Amino acid sequence: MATKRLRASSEEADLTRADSLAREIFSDVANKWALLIIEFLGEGTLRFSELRNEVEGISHKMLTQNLRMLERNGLVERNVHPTVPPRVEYTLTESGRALRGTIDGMCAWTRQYLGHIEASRRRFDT
Amino acid sequence: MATKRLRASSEEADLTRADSLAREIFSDVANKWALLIIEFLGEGTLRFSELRNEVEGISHKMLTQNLRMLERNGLVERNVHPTVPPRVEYTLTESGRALRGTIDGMCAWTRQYLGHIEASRRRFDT
DNA sequence: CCGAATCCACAACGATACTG
DNA sequence: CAGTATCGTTGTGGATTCGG
Repeated sequence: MATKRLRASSEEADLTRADSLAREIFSDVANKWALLIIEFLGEGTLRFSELRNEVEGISHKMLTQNLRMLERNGLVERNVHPTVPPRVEYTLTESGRALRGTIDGMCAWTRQYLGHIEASRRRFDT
Repeated sequence: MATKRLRASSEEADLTRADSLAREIFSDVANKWALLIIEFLGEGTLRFSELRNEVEGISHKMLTQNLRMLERNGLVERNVHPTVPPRVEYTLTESGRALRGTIDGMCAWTRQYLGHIEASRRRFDT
């Protein structure tokens, strides 16, 4: 099954190790800010301050934190231009672009079911 | 573009309303536990206690909270069997199954880049 | 068995200030 | 401009309990 290595139980030692790593990665990546950053980064290259403006509502701190995490996991590449004032640019790596494909799917899903969801909420909130 | 309604700026009033709703939905759904619940729910039907066992590490409270949220947004259907002891079953709705497709993509991505990520982490942590 | 409510520890987060 | 550090607050989330 597609989700085998995200499931809880497994007999083989190697698989349980892969499982726990997969869960760890999933926990890192599957959060609002990380997904939004990847989405807005898109195909292009953005400076820190540009990202800050694009991803509305994110704080300086959250942006740096998530960028470090994404860099550590090899999803974004960080390029420092040794100018003054400094200029730091971020771009998606190959794996980052690959993940972005699935995030696009989530965005498309959101748009597609916007009406359904709004209606369902109204029904529920009574 | 695919993510138009998740981006920050928009001139049209209707679109900004749709935007903020989309962002709200995205914030609801794009979290670790919600995605894992949807993934494990899969095509089948699971009881509360079964879900609790499947989704390793989730607390009673987080499970109920996320299930309520998903029910409110119309992604899962909640069926209460009036027996004693009570039996409550959860299944994905059509929109839930649709979203699950994209989550499968994320899981596949995790498996595919497991090695890349592990290596990148080691490089970074020095 | 399921769910709601309470309490509270601790992490997340924002604001601020300071460096290169 | 970009990043780190600190601090104070908020709020998430676990443990527990009670009720249906």
